[in-house]
Amino acid sequence: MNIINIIQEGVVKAVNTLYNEEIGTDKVTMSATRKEFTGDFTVVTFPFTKIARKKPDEIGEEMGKFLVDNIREVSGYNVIKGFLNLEIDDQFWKSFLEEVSAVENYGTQTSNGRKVMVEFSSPNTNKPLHLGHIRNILLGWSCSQILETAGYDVIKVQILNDRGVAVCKSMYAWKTFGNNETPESSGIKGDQLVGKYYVLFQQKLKEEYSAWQQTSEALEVYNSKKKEDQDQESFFKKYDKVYFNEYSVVGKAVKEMLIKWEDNDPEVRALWKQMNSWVYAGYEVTYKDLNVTFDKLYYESDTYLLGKDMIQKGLEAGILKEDGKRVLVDLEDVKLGVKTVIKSDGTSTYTSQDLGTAKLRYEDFGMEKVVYVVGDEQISHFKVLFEILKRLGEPYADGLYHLAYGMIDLPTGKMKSREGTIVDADDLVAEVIGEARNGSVERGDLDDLPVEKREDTYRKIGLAALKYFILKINPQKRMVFNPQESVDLQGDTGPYIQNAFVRIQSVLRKADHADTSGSVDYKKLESSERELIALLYKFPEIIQQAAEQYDPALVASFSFDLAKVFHRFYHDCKIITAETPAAKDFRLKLSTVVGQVIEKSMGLLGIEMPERM
RNA sequence: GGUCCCGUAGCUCAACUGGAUAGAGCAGUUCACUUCUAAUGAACAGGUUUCAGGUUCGAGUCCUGACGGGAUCACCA
Repeated sequence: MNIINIIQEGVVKAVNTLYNEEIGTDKVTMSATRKEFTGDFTVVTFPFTKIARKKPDEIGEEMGKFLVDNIREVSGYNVIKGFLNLEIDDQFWKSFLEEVSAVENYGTQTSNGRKVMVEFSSPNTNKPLHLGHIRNILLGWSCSQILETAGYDVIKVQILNDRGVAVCKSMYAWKTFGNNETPESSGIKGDQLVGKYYVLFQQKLKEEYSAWQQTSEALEVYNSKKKEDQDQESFFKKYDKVYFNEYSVVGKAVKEMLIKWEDNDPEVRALWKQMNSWVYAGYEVTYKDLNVTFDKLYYESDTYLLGKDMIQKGLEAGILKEDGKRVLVDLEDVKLGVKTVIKSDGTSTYTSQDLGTAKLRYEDFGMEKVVYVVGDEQISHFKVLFEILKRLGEPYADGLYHLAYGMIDLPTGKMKSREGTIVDADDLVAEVIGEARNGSVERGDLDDLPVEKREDTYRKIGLAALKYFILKINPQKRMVFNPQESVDLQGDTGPYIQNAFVRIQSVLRKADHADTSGSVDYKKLESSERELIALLYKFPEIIQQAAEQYDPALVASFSFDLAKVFHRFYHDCKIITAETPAAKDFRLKLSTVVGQVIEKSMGLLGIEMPERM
C-alpha cells in the first residue's frame, strides 16, 4: 500500500483512539515536508482542533507519538507550529528501491482496456507547419504517451483540413504563376513550395486591394458604409474580407475553383491531389524530425459532408430546430447562444462536420474518451460541440475534452503572417540542432565518435531543448517563445536533464559492476539519496495526475526535479569510489533506477536520451 | 458591451488544488575542475503575488469589485 495512505489511515486511527471521533481519510491534509525541516511527510493538525479541543501543537505531539508507536514505517516526528513532520524509516526507502529495481517497467500501469483518442496537429494543407503547430504536436504526442503509460489504449489521429478556400488560394496561385514548378524541379520541400504560393496569392490579393482602394467604386463604398469619423485607412483595413468576397478578381477565381472542386471537376481535382501530395510528403519529413506518428489520418474532404444522420437524430429528439433549410441549435440555457448547424443553402458548417466526424470515429474505434488538442481560440466551438453530443446521448459524450492551449508570442509580440514573423517549424528544428552542434563541437567531447553518431546526438540534444522548453509550460497559458532561450543548454532545460542521464551512463560504464546485491547492507541514507528515492516513489502518481489533467508540464517539472537532485547527489557522494562496498552497490543501484526513470519520464515528453554528450 | 482565460523576482516559469519563511532557471556578483562528464555544484542578491475589500485558525490559491493583457461573440474552418 502507498505510504501516504498508510499514514492517513494511521491518523484516522489516532483521531479515533485519542479523541474518540470517526473521520474519513479525506479529512487528513498531508504534504511533503519542506526541505528546511526534518522529516518526509507533514500532517496538518489544524483541522483537528475542533474535534480534540486542544491546541495544534499538543495534538501534533500526541498524534506523532501514536504514529511512531503504531506504524512501522514512521520512525520519528517533530512538531513545528502545528505541523506534524513525520520521518520515514530508512528501511522503508531501501526496500522500496530494491523493489523498483527488480520490476521491469516501473511507472507503467497495466492496461485498463479503456480506449481514448487523441486528435492533434490537424493542419490546413495550404502551407507548412509553424511554431503554433509545434506546441500542438508536442502536447498531443506527450499526452498520448502519458495516457498510454497510465494504462489507456490510445489512438492518435489528425484530421487534415485539405479543402476549402485557403487550399484553393495556393492552387490558384500555383496554376497562374507557378510555371509548373514542382518540389523536384525546384528542390523545395513540398509543403514549403505550396506555402510559397499561398503567400504569393496573399500578396497579389493585397496589391489588387490597394489598387482598388483608389477607384471611384471604392470611394463610394467608403462614403456609404464608413462609421462616423472613420478615416479611409482604418475603414479599408477592416473591409478586406468583404472585398475578397464581393469585389476581388482573384477572390472570385478562387471561389469558382472551390465550386469546381465541389463539383468534382477533373482538372481541379487533379491539381488538388497533386499539390496535397506534395504537402503530405513535406509534413512527413517534419513529423519524422519531431519523432511523432499517427495511427490514423482523417481527411476533411472525406468528412465534411458527414453529420446528416446526427442532425436527423437531433431534429427528431427536438434538440435541433429547423428554420427553412437552415438548422440551428438553441443553447441559450447554458449561455452558449444560438448556433447554426446547417446553413440556409443546406450546406454544412464546422459544427456539423465535427458532429459527423465524431460519429465516424466512434464507429471506427469505439473509444470512450476523445481529447481534442486545439488552440484556445476555439473554446466556444468545442463547448457547443460537446453540448450537442451530450444532448444526443452519444456514449463517449462524458469523455470529451478540449485540450486548449494558449497562443505563442515572440518577445517582439504576436506572430503575424502579414508581418512575416511566423516561425517556421522546419527552420526552428534545424536551428536548435545547429545550436546543439555548436555547443558540442566547442566542447569537443564527442570527437572520437563517428559522424552519424555525433549528428544523432546533436539532434537529440537540440530537440530536447526545444521540446522541454515548450512542454514545461502549463498548456493553458499563453507563452512567450524566445528563440534564444529555447536553445539554452543550461539550467532548467532539456539538455540539463539529459546530462544527468549521461553522467549516470558514464558511471555505469566505468563501474562495470553488474552485481549490486550488497546494497541491502547499506546503513544510513544521505539526504540526497533519500530525496532521490522519495522522488522515484512519486513517479507513478505524477503520471496518473498528468493523465487526469492532460498536463505534460507536470512530467517536465518532475524530470527536472529528479535530474537536479541527482546532480547534487553526484556532487556530494562518490559512487564508484564509495566508502564501503555496500555503499557502492547501493549507489550504483540507485543511479541505475534514476537513469531509467529519467529516460522514461522524458520519453513521455517525446525526448530521447543520448548515451554521451 | 456579453462570455471565457491570464496577471507571481529585471526576464521566462513553479507553487502538490486552502497550509509553514512564495520556489526554480536565466541575467548579475562570488566560490569550487590533478576528482565518477563543469551542459555541473555551492553561496549572495533579487517579492506589498496588479490594486481594494471579504470569507477563516490560515489566501498567490476561494468570493466581490476595480485595473491591465488576451481570446471569442459568423449561415469561416
